Amino acid sequence: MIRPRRRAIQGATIRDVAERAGVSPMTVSRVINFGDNVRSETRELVNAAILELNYTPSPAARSLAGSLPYRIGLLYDNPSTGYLSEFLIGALDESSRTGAQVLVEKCVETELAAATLGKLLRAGVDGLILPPPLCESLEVLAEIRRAGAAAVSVGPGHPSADMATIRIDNEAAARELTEHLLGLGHRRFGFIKGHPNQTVSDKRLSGFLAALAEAGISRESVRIEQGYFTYRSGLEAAEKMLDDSGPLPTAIFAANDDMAAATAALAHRLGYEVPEDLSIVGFDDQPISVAVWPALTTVHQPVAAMARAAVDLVMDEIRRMRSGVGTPHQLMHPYTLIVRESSGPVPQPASASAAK
Amino acid sequence: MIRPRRRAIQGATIRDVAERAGVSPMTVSRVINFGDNVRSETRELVNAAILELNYTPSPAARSLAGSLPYRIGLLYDNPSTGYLSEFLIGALDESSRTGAQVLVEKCVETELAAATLGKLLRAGVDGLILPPPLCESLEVLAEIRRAGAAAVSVGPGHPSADMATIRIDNEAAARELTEHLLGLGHRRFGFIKGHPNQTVSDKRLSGFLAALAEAGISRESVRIEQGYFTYRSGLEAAEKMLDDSGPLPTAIFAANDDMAAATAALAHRLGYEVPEDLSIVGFDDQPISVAVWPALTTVHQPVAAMARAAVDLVMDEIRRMRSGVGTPHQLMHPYTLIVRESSGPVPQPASASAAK
DNA sequence: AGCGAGTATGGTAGCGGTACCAATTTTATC
DNA sequence: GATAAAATTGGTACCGCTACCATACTCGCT
Repeated sequence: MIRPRRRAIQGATIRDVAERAGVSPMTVSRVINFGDNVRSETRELVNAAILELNYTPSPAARSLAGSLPYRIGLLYDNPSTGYLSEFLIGALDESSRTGAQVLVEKCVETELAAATLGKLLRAGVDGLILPPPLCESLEVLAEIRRAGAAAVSVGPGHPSADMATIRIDNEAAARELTEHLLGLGHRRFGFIKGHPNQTVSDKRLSGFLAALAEAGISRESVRIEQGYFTYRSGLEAAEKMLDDSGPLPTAIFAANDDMAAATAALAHRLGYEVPEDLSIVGFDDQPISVAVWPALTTVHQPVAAMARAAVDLVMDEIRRMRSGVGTPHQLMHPYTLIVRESSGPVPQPASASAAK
Repeated sequence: MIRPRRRAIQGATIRDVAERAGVSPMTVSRVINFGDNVRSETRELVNAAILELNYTPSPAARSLAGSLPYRIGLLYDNPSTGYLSEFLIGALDESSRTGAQVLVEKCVETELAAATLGKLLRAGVDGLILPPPLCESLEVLAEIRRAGAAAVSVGPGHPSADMATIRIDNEAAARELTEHLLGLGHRRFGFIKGHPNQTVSDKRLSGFLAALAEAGISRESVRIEQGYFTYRSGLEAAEKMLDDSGPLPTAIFAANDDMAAATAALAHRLGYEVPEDLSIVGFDDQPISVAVWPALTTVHQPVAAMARAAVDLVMDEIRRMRSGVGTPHQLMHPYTLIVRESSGPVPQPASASAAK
């Protein structure tokens, strides 16, 4: 006796498509997953059927039937506010498309790395995604290597020989942002460095210095302060930079938006107008950059797209590590310069330059 | 001919557990999903086996085999920075536990509500989760009702007759926070209201006023300004409140942390010390409340727990709507008062009160 | 004791895909 | 043009779990 299908509501299945195209389900499956060994006429027939029936493969069935890995651990520590949510959205979006299951776990950097990792591995994760700052935590990386897990590092400063990475060209971005300030006439700069443990800090600084060198500005005339990517650290660095009696910079480049926002807050408190008296630029295009006033000129990173790519890449990595051939991919994503209100022309030389 | 299992690496299956416990897979399945009609001895036998084998049911297989709803749409618009990431983490965590699939989709509030919703429904979502501010968008709610979809509203100001809600007692929380300020000796207050479209704004104000009324402080002596939950709007409201020539408040209650942070920034700019000259409190315990200096006294919402609950609740709702019996649940979560550095004792009456 | 009703379990057939191998067709080679 | 090799395609058996029905057993009741 034939029972009716349990779930009539559900969309078309692979068998519906196969019937419509006059082929077997297997052929449809082949077309969906990298259509190898399928004649192009057949492929088009199948594609047409897919389109007509508005067919979407079921992620559940896919991961169940296939031996393809489907559990991915996403470790996070404490990326700047807002970064994580965009990252999660991108990762989720892609994982629901491909049928991978993402397990999100907080990992406080130092001691607990091993424990957290162990927990995930026991839960059956096949690969890991590491957004900053974990992508550069030596403890975490060592632990992953020890466990022999596949991993993708998102947002490090430079490529890695034994791990897949996804990043932007921080150096070029910093250079471009600096050139924007130079184009506005600025010649006296301040720079607030990022956390010394994160290699992007160096990249942003070196891109900044490279642009200055090209413009013939010596490093000595630049005031550089150490920051740690937090609002608080930005405040302290800005205090040192602005309370000084020496000639004040006309533009400050903070290595991220949080510190740029703090700098702007302090500048206001000291009675400077931004950008009339002082231009301030940040980096990352975090939500805070439009929350504060004036909105920050900054560099946008396609965080969601990078997270999406990370999901795909970690799958590749798992396959790669199992087969044991090939080298980890190093992906570079494009950045965008975002000019908002916090940067403007250099102040007219009524006081400083006139005195010269 | 017997072929070996394809995936030997994978953990224990339901059959392994069944064998270990000496029962059939079906019985194990019943134990996992609300063990109805299972003798308690058997149940314990099965539970022991589950523990020993460290068994976790496969979400993929579950959603594939069962007709239980497994696709949940999570619509978001633009909740305050940081809220979303905590919300997503909670929702994800729970969904990976229960095997539900969460589709996250951005929904710009007004016109596109219908389109976004249609897209999700076509993708086969069975229920929706609505974090603020969408939980109170009339367009979105109307559209959901029209489509007859199950939905859970997280973070509205009050319960709803025809929709499940998860919230905290905003009024009681605001009252408690105000009592904290009263306890520090404050008697002259400012209040920055939240967005008029969100009912939590009213609740927070009325809780505040209730506490003042109890303390015998008349509403007339309170300076109230309109805000819209954004940093920018907080700045403008604070400007009106602090630029005035009248007697300044000694404590300002902003209806969320963003506006409290803006108020603190402006206070600094005007030369006031926080909390020595002016106490400022916020609401929500967003990341910004510890990013700024001084860290904000505020009310913590268990956002992740609420999101977790939302995933479970939306499943219940789907079942409820299909069966057509019962009324939507109204869940209340506990809040926590977080006292940090932005609130302190009322300034000593050297100037203001001495003159009186 | 006999019988229907209720409770506790087991058996079977899928859910929607993919792995694996067999069957078929095409192409290359002598 | 015959035969081997390669490229396409189809068939079958599952992946891990649950819906549905069948069975066995426990009671309470006339």
